[in-house]
Amino acid sequence: MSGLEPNTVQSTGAVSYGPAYLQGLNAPQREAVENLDGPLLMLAGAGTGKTRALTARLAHLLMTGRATPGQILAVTFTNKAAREMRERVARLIGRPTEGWWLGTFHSLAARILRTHAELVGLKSTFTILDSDDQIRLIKQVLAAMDVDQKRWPARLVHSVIERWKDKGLAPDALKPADAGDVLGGRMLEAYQTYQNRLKTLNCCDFGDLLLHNLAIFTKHPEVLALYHQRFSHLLVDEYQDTNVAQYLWLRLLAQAHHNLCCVGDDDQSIYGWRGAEVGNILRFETDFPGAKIIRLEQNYRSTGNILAAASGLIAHNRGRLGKTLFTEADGGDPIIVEMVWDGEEEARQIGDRIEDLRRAKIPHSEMAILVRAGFQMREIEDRLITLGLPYRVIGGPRFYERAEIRDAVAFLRIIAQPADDLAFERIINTPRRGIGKATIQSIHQHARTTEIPLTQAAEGLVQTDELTSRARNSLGALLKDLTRWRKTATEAPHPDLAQIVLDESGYTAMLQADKSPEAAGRLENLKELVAGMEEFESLDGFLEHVALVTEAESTDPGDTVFLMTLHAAKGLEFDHVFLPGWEEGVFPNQRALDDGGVAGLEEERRLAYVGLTRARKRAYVFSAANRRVHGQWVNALPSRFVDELPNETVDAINRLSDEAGLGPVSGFEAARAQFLSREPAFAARAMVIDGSARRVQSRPRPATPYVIDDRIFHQKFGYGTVRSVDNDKLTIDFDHSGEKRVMDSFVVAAKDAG
DNA sequence: TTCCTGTTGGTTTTT
DNA sequence: CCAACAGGAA
Repeated sequence: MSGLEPNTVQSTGAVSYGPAYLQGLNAPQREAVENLDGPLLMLAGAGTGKTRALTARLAHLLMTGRATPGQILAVTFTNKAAREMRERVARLIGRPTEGWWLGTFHSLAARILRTHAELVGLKSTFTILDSDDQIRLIKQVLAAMDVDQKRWPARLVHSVIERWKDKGLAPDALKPADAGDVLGGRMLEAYQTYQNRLKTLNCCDFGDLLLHNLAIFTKHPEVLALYHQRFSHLLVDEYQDTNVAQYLWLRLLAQAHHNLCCVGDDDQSIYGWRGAEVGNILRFETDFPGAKIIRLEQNYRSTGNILAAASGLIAHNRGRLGKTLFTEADGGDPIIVEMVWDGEEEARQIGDRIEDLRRAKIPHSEMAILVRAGFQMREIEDRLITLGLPYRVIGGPRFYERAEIRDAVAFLRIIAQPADDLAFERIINTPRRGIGKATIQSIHQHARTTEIPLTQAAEGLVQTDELTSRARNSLGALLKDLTRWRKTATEAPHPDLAQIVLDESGYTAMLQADKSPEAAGRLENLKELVAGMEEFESLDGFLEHVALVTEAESTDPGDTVFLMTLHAAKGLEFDHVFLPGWEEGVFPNQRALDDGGVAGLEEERRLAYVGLTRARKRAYVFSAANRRVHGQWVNALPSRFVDELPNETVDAINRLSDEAGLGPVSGFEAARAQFLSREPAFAARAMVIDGSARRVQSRPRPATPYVIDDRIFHQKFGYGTVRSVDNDKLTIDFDHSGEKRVMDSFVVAAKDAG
């Protein structure tokens, strides 16, 4: 796991007097730590010891008695970041901090909202819906509005609502025209209806947590005053990722004392597409008059070359505050830019380099492959598997998003909150109890006309002859179960309750009867869930955790290479970083350019900057000349970001010359010249944003050399006979594993395989 | 209600 | 090309 540990070693201009938490800080870091009053923006470049300064600042606040833990409000974006901050501060001051309000925007807002829920028409027991529930609710809203959901999918409507909420806009702040033609002009109506539904269900979505806070703070100054009194110092991490709602929230909370310290890096703002406003950080000085800006520019992570490359690249962005990173470390090795024929060769080269590094005794966990998008992973994974290299993908499916966990949680939710319709719907026929669409429809109809929750509607219906006797019986049984479980909930500890519910509902039995390979794992997950509940004081506490914390605590899989997206890599660092897919269209991503314009391009560039600055020792950039996109071969051009790396920081290898028999060419100029001579489009490429015309359909690959009845050998499946040929895909009858479709590139003629 | 087939679209993701 | 989903048939 060493690759995931932030750096802790500092040296230059360090203080060597005073309390332990000030030891080793450089001048600007110390300044950031000691300026406790007034608005402060800590502009912390990649690898400049931001976390260190931040935790030291907190320690300083506490140790000097300037604030008690209870007077500090510290906000992060992820639970992981919050946890890490808590641990680090505890370590620094030598004891755990009690009463400290530290958490994500959402968890803190939820905490505040629970105390004042009635002010916005909610009960303090409100449920926080995950995005799955949100979408399902929106589907219902759209259905009720008679919307063609093919034309206007719920996902789209959901994202419009989400963006509005990111901007702090409640329905009453909008005009119908604000959504353009989405939903044929009825978007605001949908938003309105959705909000009403949430309120009736006593539910909140993530955006509501902030939005309701804003409403409470602005409409009830006495409540805001309460928090002004409570908190004397505010601290925000990753400020460049805040959206407007979060910004407004902070501003309201800070307006009494102005002790707001924001930490961030405008060059690492990569979440614009989900509502983050780089503008928040760019405008800090104007937003908070008298603000002090402190730049952390000494980098303790990377070599001089990596820093120079990253700085040269990011200098192409216009909208930035500007920082000049420097290091006292050596220049180090150049960035390798490798031009390869296609994605397959790219994967092969990455694999080979990893093996070389391994031979040089570099731990796998010091190597990371950072891709722009998930689709790039498959090819690389295939190669790593073939080579038997251990790897782990970061950012896969999450624990609480697995179906069985969501089912179990739905049972608990409906027990804790009978009005939770979405939970009820989820479990009404799970496990199968013969309650079909028609039955659910009638319950819905009854609930809607009488404006009561689904469970209550169901209670009513089972006492009539509206339903078929079969449906009536099983629904009745379910309702009885629920009533009984609610009683159990008041008597038994909540982990026991969960076990009882899973067993009595037949859910455990259902999985036990399931012979599919995943079933065992699901039972295992449920066991983990029940065991994990011990840690919570109450069922409600547990449910809050589930709603706001989505990560899975996995056991340490040992020394493996990391494979993840560039987004997932933010905040991490590795000795060796592989950056595949630096091609126009892939990276910068075509869609980001198409619907993001200049801002989109700049965000892509920041992503490239984030990628490069993850590397401590070496970075390896790859650019393939051909890539398969949506099953079609396209002729790819090297990313403009390759050009933007200062020549003197780069060593280019052009493997495309291999086919011409020239051998790999080293040296950037040579490689570039060679590339230019064979690919005129590369030279003609202008610095335009819209690159849509740049993608040309490539000639098809040379036909496969294999014909029917050829004997071949395949890495994974062994020997076999070609049965049919379809372009580059072969159907092979393998001697030991039967008929399979494989790519021709994965097989060799049997005689060659020895 | 499940299973199969045709259609469609395909960046990034936390809470 | 392939995965996810919707809609129809059994």
